[in-house]
Amino acid sequence: MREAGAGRGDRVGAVAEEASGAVGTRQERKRRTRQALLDSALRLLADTSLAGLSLREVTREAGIVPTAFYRHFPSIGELGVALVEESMRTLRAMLRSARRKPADDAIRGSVAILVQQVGRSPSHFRFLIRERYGGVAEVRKSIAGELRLLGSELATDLARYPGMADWDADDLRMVADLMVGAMLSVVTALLDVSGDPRAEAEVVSVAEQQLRLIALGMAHWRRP
Amino acid sequence: MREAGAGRGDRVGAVAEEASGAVGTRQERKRRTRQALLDSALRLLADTSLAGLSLREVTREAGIVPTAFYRHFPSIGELGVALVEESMRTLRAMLRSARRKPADDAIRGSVAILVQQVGRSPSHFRFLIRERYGGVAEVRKSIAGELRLLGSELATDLARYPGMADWDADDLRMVADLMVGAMLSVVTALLDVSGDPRAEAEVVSVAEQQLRLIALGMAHWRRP
DNA sequence: CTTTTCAGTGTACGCACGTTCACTGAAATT
DNA sequence: AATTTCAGTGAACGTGCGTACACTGAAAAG
Repeated sequence: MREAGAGRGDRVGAVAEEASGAVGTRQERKRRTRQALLDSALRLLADTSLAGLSLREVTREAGIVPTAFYRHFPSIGELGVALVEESMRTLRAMLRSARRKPADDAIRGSVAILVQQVGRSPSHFRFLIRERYGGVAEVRKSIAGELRLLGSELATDLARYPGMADWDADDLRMVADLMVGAMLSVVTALLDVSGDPRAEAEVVSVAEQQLRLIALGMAHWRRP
Repeated sequence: MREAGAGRGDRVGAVAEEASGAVGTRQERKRRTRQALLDSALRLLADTSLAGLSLREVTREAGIVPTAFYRHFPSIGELGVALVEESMRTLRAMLRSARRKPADDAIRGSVAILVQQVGRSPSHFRFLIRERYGGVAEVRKSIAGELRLLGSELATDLARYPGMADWDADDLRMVADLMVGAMLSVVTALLDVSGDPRAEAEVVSVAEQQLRLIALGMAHWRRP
């Protein structure tokens, strides 16, 4: 949703040069500038990593003066942590979406939702994948923590499936982690083929097969 | 192997302050300085990413003057590509090692080899994982290409397994990619728990279960 | 209406960076 | 023995960086 606004112009200063900069209460305007900083950073992060991103670049892109940055974040690293939270909201929305679906074919449905969400906010996914093992320790830590939580959520979701009532917590967690890993692989592949529908269809097909193979393993787990 | 030399001292300039700097033919000394640059970079990359690494830092760590860097690499990015090649040699050595083993329990054996190799040269693995989606485009490209090759190698290896003679190329490739992805997940987990034997044992146990689940899926693939 | 708050401004600073260039001196070539 | 090659040196440059500081002016609080 955010993403759409950010991707539109690409050259636009996000605050100073727009009419919206002059309206609203003080805290509303501050919130908007903060968001402009986040959007600008995300846009620039398509080309480099957080470690290679300068405070001045970000403020330039956002259309404010460098020193004003400190009114919103104490450092680029902290802005990174805020971006993790924002991106994770996108990821959670995805999980919620998958949960809502009744899903006659759960695998096909899940992959479709994944494709849809990655298409909707590619920058968020790219950011998470790039910075997960990136050069900024606090951001790595933040992402690791959030992904651990995501794994737990997925594990409880799995527990509700009909055939899995008798699975113990450790096995659920093990499978959930395998699926999160596979999911991140797919996201990566999707970002790589972005814009090529034929290649995307191939990625989707392979992803579905891989998940189906995992599901097959689950069906025979501890009952030979 | 390389790794051991680099990890030994940690504070040492690798060329200027060592006796070895004064012996050997000209091309031999050049080779040694080049290696010192690679080692120094790898050491510094434990803390940051390639994008956040400066030419001057690397030369300082290696014990040479900044301008001498250009005698060996045109840019930090090119040094990064060289590091990819070096790190990939480690990865390939691992695959070869796994191939040599007769393996009564192939899964347990493979995971053990993985643990061993990651323990032997953690920096190489950390580098590959960090820069795979890092901020330097040429390095990303280089790693992607090498990993694709690795997937092909693994696919041909799989084809030689007894039960898989009738698998077609696409399915082999699909499984191989799934396994490479799982492998990289395990490496990541191993690097995170580095130094804690109890946590490492847990990672190994989960990894073995995950691979076993995949194997179970393979056993029932297209024969219900 | 007066005072306070505070997001954003503009200048100025010291510093580390990448890169240039002319150089040195020992190894390699002749 | 004379000449050429070339890895490594050292000074110098312009640039972009993070951050400090005093400021402005409109919104919020009194």
